[in-house]
Amino acid sequence: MKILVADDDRDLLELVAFMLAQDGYLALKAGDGPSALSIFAAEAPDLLILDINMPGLSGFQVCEAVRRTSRVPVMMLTVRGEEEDLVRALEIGADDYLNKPFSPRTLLARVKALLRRARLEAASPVSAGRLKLDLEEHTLQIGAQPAIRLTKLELRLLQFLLANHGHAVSSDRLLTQVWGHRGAGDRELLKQLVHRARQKIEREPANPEILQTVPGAGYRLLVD
Amino acid sequence: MKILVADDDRDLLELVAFMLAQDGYLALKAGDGPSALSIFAAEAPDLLILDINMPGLSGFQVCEAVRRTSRVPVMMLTVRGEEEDLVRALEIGADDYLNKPFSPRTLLARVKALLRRARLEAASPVSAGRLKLDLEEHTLQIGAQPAIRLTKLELRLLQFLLANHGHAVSSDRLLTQVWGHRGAGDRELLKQLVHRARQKIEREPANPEILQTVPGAGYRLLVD
DNA sequence: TCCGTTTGTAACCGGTCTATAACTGACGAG
DNA sequence: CTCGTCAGTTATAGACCGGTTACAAACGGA
Repeated sequence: MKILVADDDRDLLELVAFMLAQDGYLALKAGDGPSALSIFAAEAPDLLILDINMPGLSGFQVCEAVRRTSRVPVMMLTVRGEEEDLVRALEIGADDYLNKPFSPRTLLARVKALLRRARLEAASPVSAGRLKLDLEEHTLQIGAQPAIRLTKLELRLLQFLLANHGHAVSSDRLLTQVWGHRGAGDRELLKQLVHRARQKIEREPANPEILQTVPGAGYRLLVD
Repeated sequence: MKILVADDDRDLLELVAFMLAQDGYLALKAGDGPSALSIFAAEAPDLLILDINMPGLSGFQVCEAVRRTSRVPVMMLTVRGEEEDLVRALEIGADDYLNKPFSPRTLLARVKALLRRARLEAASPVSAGRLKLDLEEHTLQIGAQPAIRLTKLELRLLQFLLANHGHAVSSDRLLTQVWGHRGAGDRELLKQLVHRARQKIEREPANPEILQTVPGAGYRLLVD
């Protein structure tokens, strides 16, 4: 489980990361809002712990930005006594908050509870048009045909394309979404992945009806 | 939706009940622990809001008593600053907590979230389809066959899979559920456990009908 | 304590999945 | 026309996954 912690207080950041690591989580550290966002995009962590008071981008702003693309659970760190902060945090889509200072046990208990809750709410099939993606089963169903088993990467690719179905998605975005940033030369990987996906899902892989290429722009998923 | 509120602070009790009623809920009021329990038994409310500090039976004790028979969502009201209370509340099975004093908006937001969550979390039965798990006897019965004795770990594995029967459950979830967080390399353990469980419960362990693997996704229990 | 059971660890195997490279044809710019 | 780029295809090696076997360590009740 990857957890991203963002706090401008270096000491607290290290402390929280250490506690999480102790409990078996992989902690990613960000010292400010912008790096939190870039790490989020690159690593796709399972949970975010955001300090509200950060220079530049506040925790609120980071949370809002994240919420535009993701339902990942977010815990906000607030200074004791700021009731309005709490309410605002919950309203912009944070899932929990914690008053500073807090005990390690408390933090870990809340993290665990959040992850548990998130799991329950996630993982139901996503569908658009005649395509139905089952994230739990790793399958894709097209119309009434039997479900097709997908690998981890194929699933991630189609999940993202499905979320943007009808619109072309650039190779770069797909790369960061599926692999989470790597060397820029990894176009090859995407080419491969698309090819294999087409072999599985297209009636006629040579001229695809679903996973189409938009020359120069990237790929697009057509759902009907 | 029936919501039971228990608090010995008469004013707060009335206030909370009023806020809930305003939002369309049917609020049941209890002034102490014992009456909370009796109302709970009589009315079977959909959610409990329990103050921790009550004379006689504390909110903790009420929660524990309720948890012996029910998985109804419980929200605890704590006094700000009692971090240890929060942890204990979560540990004995409370689902959420709220620091006093709290704003009406906060309370209602949390209540709504809890009810939503509870709806998703279908009650986990000990039996489903032709499978019947006896948690006291540590046995599994399949159809009319004689009961099979299970070890502690096998029981935990099957209990969790049974609660999610028909759905694939990821290896990570199973690991944390059965062993409760450890090093990430413990795939081996799960592999072993599944193998042993299959030896016991499957007619033909090599191609399992009940405890199936969903490649890349985890395992799934089929009950019919 | 001892013995049988349960649990953890390691090694091996076959199959699938992923990364990487090389080759092909299409297309547009110069 | 030729070159370079882009996308598709083919091929292959290595990583990873899940099943299996074997054995050691830990546990638990007589």
